Amino acid sequence: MSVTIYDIAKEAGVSIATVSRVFNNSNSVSEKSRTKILTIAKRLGYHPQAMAQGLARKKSKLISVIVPVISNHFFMEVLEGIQDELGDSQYDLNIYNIKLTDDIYEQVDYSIKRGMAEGYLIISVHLLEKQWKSLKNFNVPITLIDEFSTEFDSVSVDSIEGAYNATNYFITEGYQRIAMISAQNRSKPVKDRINGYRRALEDAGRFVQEELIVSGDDEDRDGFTEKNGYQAMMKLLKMKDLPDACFCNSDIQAIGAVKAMQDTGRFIPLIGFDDIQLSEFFGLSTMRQPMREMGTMAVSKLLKRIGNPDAKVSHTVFSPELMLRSSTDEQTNKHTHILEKRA
Amino acid sequence: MSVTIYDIAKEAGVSIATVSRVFNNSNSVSEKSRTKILTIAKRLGYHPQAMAQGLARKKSKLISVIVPVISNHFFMEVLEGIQDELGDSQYDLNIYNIKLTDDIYEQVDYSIKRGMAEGYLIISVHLLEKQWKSLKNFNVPITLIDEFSTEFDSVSVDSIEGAYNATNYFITEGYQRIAMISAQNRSKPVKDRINGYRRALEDAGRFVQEELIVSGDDEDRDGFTEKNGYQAMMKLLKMKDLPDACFCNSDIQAIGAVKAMQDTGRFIPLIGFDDIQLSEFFGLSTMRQPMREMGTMAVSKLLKRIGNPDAKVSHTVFSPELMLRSSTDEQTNKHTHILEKRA
DNA sequence: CTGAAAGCGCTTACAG
DNA sequence: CTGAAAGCGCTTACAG
Repeated sequence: MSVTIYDIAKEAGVSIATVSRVFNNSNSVSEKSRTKILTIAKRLGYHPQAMAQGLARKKSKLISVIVPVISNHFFMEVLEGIQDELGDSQYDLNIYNIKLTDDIYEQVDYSIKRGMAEGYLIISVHLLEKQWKSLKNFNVPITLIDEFSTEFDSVSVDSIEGAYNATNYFITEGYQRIAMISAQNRSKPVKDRINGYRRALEDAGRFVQEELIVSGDDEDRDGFTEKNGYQAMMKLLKMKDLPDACFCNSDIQAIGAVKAMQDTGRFIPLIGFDDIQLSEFFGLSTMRQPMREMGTMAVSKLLKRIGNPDAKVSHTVFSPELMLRSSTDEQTNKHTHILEKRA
Repeated sequence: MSVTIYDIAKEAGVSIATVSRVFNNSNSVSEKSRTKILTIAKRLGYHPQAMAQGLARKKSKLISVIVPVISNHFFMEVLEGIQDELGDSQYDLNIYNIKLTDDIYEQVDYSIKRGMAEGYLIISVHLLEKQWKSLKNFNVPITLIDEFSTEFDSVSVDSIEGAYNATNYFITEGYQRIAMISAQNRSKPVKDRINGYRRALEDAGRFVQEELIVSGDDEDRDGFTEKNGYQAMMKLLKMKDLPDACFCNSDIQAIGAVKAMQDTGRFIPLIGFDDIQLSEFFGLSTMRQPMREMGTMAVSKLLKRIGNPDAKVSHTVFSPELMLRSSTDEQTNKHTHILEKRA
């Protein structure tokens, strides 16, 4: 069927070893043989077969990404960083999409077994520490993104700190009834962000008013949807005692929340979380996660680990940065549309 | 290092052939051997190595996706469909991200050579027909998404028709100065959409006013950005003779265009193209591309082709569907915010 | 600089 | 139901 190293060798009158050497850039090949082989290879349209190479070398030159939700901004931007960093390397990229509904551990386990990758990037998958420990038995390089375990290299953002700082910003600015739009509680980042929100209030000597922590009813994607944010903000805006500021669990929800404010004509200052590409464009204040950088850094950690499996485990925790834009602008909120720039 | 079929065979006191048969669900294995092997395999944590299987079977059980821009809504939603459809099959998914800046053909060619996939899904890559023809020589199943060639199965949307119908809607509604926000001309969908816009006007016996076809200056992603749409709409809104309606090349640009209208306080009815998830939420009227379905259908075509390489080439061209929402709502546009629902 | 040969871990007729 | 053996297409010491 397809041409192999044997065909080239026969045509060139050399052994397959020599042909192989040419394609492995081994320098111990005479210029004469090299050009002859290359010419024939080109004519016959030869290219090495990755699977055979992989088997012989015991290396697949493959990196696998395991992720629960493909169609979301966080993943997209992280993926962009991953691709960027992988660009120059010889590694190909595999994607496994696991379902949040089924048994997550089983799926991760399966993906790793199934995969022939030299390393795995696991994004936004939250397992128990003992589950991570047992994954350790596969003895394969793994880097965690948006998750932490003592067992593996990781790149994440401090959600608690981010939520704390967002809330604290409002406190410092003198806001009194600071609400929070949360999401599905089972999600770890959601838990952390609620946590940070609470602590900020407590540290300021305030009571946490549970009724000010609301989520929409949409449970899709753990509640990280525009719809959920819309619903949540609607609940807040219906309160007799209106909140005067709001920290929102994610930008995508914040976009929904903004729409709710538009639809009702009542605006309160809002800070989101993520800094997806749309946020800057829309003037949404937010706690920035450096998603692209998280992707590139995760790849570089993984590549290092592949090169040196016994290196010390390394964790990078980014501090989310408060990006102040028009959605926290008093003037804007009082007098005009939240999405407009200040005149 | 890792456990192989030999380890299992030795432990179980059988040949490797029998072990292999167990994992291939061959029924010609005694229940006794089967359970024994399975037990040992489980204890040793054995799992077949995909590369070795691939080499022996001459099948990789891999599908590759080749795409220029990962971080965009169209790709995300198509990818979701692809994953969905691939979910039940035994195929894994590989992603190759090619750069729009370099020589595209070379990159596609390289990706296919490099890849060990059994089939390729090529998304939004636009080549000359003769280039597609030469790719045919690889003799590997390929399905095109958002592109057409007589050589390969394809799934696309009729951009010309979509643009025609959007423009025609405005004509029918009595609008006089219908503008179009385009993008980089080198992009095939952009060309097609301009084409459709033109034809609709011509068929209605109108002159095409070239100055009403504008693009923003942002050239990133061929101009498919919020920023580009914003800039383009700004140009339109600065005209002494304001357009009274606008067809926009893509939803992501339309979102930018809407913001431009908000910032200036001048609103004109707008129809986008794509129907990304944000559009419904924002009430943006648009020509809908069924992106998810395009993904699932492309996979099913590819799988069919893998099963039957000589089947007749099949093309599916979806007609974009006009989704009327508030951005084309006269009332909305005249009196209130374009992004708000009609009361 | 080059070749013969073993090996990577599996599958699959073939023969029994 | 099972095993011996050839083969998938390459890499890589080893010896020269």
